[in-house]
Amino acid sequence: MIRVHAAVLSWYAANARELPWRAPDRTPWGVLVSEIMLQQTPVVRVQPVWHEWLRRWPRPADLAAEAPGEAIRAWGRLGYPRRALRLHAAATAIVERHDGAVPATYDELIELPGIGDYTAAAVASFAFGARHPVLDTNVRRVLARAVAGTQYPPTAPTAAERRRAEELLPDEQTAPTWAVAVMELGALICTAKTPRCGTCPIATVCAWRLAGSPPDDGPPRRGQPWHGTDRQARGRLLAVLRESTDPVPKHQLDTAWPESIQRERALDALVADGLVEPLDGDLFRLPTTTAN
DNA sequence: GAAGCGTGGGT
DNA sequence: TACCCAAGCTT
Repeated sequence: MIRVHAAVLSWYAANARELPWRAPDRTPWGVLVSEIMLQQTPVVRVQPVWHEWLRRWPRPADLAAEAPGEAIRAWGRLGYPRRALRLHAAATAIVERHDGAVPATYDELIELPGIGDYTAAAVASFAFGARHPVLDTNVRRVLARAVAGTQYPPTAPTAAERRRAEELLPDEQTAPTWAVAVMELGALICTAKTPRCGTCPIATVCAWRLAGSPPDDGPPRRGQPWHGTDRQARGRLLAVLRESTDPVPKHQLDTAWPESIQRERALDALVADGLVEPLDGDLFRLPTTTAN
């Protein structure tokens, strides 16, 4: 296992992408913002939005002082806009509970809105140097192949995966770099569809590779439908509201989605989620105050 | 534990 | 063209 660590670490040293949230001048807040934005969203799309957010809101208190709707607007088209709302809520919680400083421990981080196991581990590790297993989709895929010998990891993280990640964790000095290096390997080499095994630093010890790269024998992964779904309708409605600084009359929202039943349901859900604020006179806008 | 939640680029 | 899928979280 020592050789595997050395191989991955030296590969990372030579091949790591230069990303702003990895730069020496990064802040814990910048790391936290990047991790939320990167949930289910590719790096190339996150970069420009991250820069704008950090320029505009360099500290948690700066974001907390804004209306939540501004976070949603600045989120742009990253997708899953609830993340913006929760990031705003997290900033508020950081001000209230932690005096405006991003907390350093996993246990404190995971108590913040929108932060689950992965993000808490990632921030603790990358921003504060903690020794903690970081199990994202990249790491899970790399370990599934290299160690378990399967093409894909299970649908949801299992105890066996955690144990594997735990066992591979190097000393505290190296753990954060190891975590980001395995992630990077999964993102650049050990990709989901067509892995670049020809340039993989651990191809010679990869259990899946050594077994002849057998295809996945698990249940087929179900893709999510999109066209005609409530999600698409919500996206259309929110796009109209993001583009307007003034409250939007309902008849204007009506043009965003043709099916009235579904449109009403989607709009109601957006209001219930706190992503949209209804006003008197059939007007709607992004929220100026925290809902609930 | 499964379902719901956005978006757009790659194949 | 239709999928697939990209640093998940919440209910």
